[in-house]
Amino acid sequence: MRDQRAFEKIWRVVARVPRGRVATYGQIARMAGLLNGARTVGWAMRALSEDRRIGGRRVPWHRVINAQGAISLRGGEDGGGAPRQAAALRREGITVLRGGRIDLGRYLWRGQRQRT
DNA sequence: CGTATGACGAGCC
DNA sequence: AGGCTCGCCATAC
Repeated sequence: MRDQRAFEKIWRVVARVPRGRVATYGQIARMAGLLNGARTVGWAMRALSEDRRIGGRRVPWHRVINAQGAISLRGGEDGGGAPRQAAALRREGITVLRGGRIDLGRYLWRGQRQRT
């Protein structure tokens, strides 16, 4: 796969986030090889929402939140977006506080690249 | 090819 | 703590 689009790399990283755990945009970007591509990750997630799947593989986009430990989706219009992400996370056993905030210290995914 | 945009992030006030 | 601005990266037009 030459000239692989950045999105695909990002999706691949997101797909590695285990259930019941979350990752930040910046973290995903770094793992995908982008130093400061947090915004690009968001872009990839947005592009993904149209299909929600890549090559038949389901991408857990709902496990991606911002560095503040909160759901970043803008005010979901028509019930889409944030409420849906919060519901998906809770379904995995993650406690989503009011305002879509999540305790990173408790649910943040520790990628293999990150050492303790 | 230049400009605008965006599910971000860190810094400042 | 809350809000505003600038920076970064990859697409869309």
